[in-house]
Amino acid sequence: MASLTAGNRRPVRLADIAKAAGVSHGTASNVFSRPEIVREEVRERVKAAAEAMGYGGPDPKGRLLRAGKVNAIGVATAEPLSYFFDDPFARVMMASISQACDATGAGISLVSAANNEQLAWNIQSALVDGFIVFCIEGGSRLVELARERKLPFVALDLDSEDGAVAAIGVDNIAGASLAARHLTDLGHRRFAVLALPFADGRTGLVSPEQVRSATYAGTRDRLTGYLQELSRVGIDTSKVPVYETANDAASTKAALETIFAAKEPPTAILAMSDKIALVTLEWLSARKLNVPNDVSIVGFDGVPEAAMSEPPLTTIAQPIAEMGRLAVKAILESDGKVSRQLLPVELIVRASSAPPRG
Amino acid sequence: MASLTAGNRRPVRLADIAKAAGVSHGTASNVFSRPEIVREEVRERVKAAAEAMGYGGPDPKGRLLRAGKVNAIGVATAEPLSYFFDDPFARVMMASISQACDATGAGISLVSAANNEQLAWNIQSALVDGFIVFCIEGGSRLVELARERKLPFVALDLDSEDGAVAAIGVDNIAGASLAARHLTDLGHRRFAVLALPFADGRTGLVSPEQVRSATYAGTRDRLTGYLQELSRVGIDTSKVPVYETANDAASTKAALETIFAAKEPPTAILAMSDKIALVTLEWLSARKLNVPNDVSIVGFDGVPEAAMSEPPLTTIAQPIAEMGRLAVKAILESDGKVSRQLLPVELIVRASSAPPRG
DNA sequence: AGCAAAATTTGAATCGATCCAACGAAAATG
DNA sequence: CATTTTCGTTGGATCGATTCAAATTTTGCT
Repeated sequence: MASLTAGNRRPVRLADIAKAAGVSHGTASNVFSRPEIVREEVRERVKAAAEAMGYGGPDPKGRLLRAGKVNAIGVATAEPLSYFFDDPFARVMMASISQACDATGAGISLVSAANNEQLAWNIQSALVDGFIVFCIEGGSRLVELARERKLPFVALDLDSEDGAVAAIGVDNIAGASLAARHLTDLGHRRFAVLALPFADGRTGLVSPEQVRSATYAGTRDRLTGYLQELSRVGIDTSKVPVYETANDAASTKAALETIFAAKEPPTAILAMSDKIALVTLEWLSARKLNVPNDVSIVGFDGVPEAAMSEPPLTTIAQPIAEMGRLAVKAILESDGKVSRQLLPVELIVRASSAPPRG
Repeated sequence: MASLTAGNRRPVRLADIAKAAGVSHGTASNVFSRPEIVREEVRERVKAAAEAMGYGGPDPKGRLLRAGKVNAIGVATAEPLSYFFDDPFARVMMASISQACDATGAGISLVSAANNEQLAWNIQSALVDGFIVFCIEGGSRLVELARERKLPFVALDLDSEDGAVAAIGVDNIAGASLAARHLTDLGHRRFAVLALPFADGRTGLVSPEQVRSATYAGTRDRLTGYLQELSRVGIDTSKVPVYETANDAASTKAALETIFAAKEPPTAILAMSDKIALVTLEWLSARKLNVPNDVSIVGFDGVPEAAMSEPPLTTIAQPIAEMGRLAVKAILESDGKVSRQLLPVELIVRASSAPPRG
């Protein structure tokens, strides 16, 4: 391992090769950053010195301080890092964010952490020009941390009503209404709701009080949209089971066990995410319940997987690609203003919904 | 927009609040990095000043230079950034990389670029402690750039035989043999190979010369493995069509059109990636050709999607999770040594392979 | 050769923090 | 009361580069 040219471990600095080549560090710097302004003979000499000493090029750490811009945007979530690659919604969103970044040459830093303490540190020390915050669980804390950095940032799919944070989201109430309306129009009257979390670390049937004190406004809004439509057609919404899941397979299955243990199980299920809906599809199929004949389901999100399930899922599609693009734009062209954008959603009717039996 | 406290745009620095609070910058720094060593009264005063001046906490750009470590690893590819979220293989690999990073608290920076020039710049200026390089197309150039940074780096699934670069890969020859052996054991004798790229930007039937001069050793090795086994059972391998694809739907379909236009189409297809194999499954199904009765297929990679296709895909599974873990470990615990690890693969028999008709 | 203009090179200042040796003050000890 | 400890604070040095005004060398022209 011992190199012949360098005695110790200390990495080679620009100043070292400047000295070796007998030029000032200013010139040495120019050789790398604006080679055209230095005389060829000198340029070659410096490059040769760099080569000989094993110099890896100007260290971006040094450059960064002077330049000020990192040229990367941070994408933050309170979930584990693998969320970005595992979750279908996140994946589509990230794909569109990364396309927008590619187009402008910006890089992406993934910021996340298992525990809260680490998260704070990670956000505080992330080398980025701005943050896009995925507001899932722990969203409010995340938003607060990001805001403390005083960098441009935008919350995606925001669960906070705080008008002071920039956010890009969809009209949850309208979307949920649309989903419910689709099912009531088909004639359904017995419903169950598979909800996203209302608050952290809890699952199970939720009471109206719990809904009222929900941490996550997005979840509450979707529920509001659902129930609004259901009561419009005369359904007693206090009788509609609302089961809070953690947006994962385990809690969704637990929810389904409970819901289908009832004497009069629902003929229609409103799922607040496609992920929940897809797990439900699987569970029902294992139970030999036919979708859409025995049970209809409408999801929420519009992830690609929803189009390829068996049967294909009726869902409320968010303009995910558009949201990603807008988020990147908001960071890169940040003018210090906070703006909140509410995008429209779209009902996509596929084969998971049909009129109820009989 | 105009703030009452700050006249101009210039961001607040630690030195500013130190002055405002009437302490030295050293003390001000301590308030944030080691608050326990500064007297409470002073600490509060400094914090108050920070709050009042809208200070966002110590700028990591400054800290970084002193600290030296970024605490993030870069993952680089020559594909567009969205590759990380779109490609099934990359996704699984990234999920395992991110789990390993999470465990150690390291962040992830995604490095990539549309064009070659930008790529060089992005790699040179990436703020990372090391690189994991995805060697797909343009792998060798990428490896060279990464190596120039003189940072720890490891190539994944390396397509280079250069013993001087650290790499983690699988035994391509053995894996390919395994795939071919499975099909010959079932009795197949008419084969076609759907290959990954041998060189950049080319698709189509390949000649033996083109194989010999392949840029990508990984592709060549897989082919070697296939043909080795085929000739073992007496097949004239010069007659086996080898079609080079770009590992995408378009070129794969073009390949299939060509291959199935032959008088005696193959009864078995060896696909060098699950992605290719899955596209093939779709194409065959659209052509009303039954898998595995009309045609058998064996993929390569072992992505999750392969287990859920119709029919489920027989494939050669790489230990993707293990590879990701090892790669992260190699970066974080880099000792300057270059090591090359060849991991074993495993044949997973599912429903896409069966004995040929008749 | 003589002089102005153009091309290069220099070296100090800067980016925003952290670290640490040295110092002063207050508290503890003999 | 003198002396040691302990505690908190200070300010200079440092991390590794870029930038720019000023100094210097070259080149161009007569």
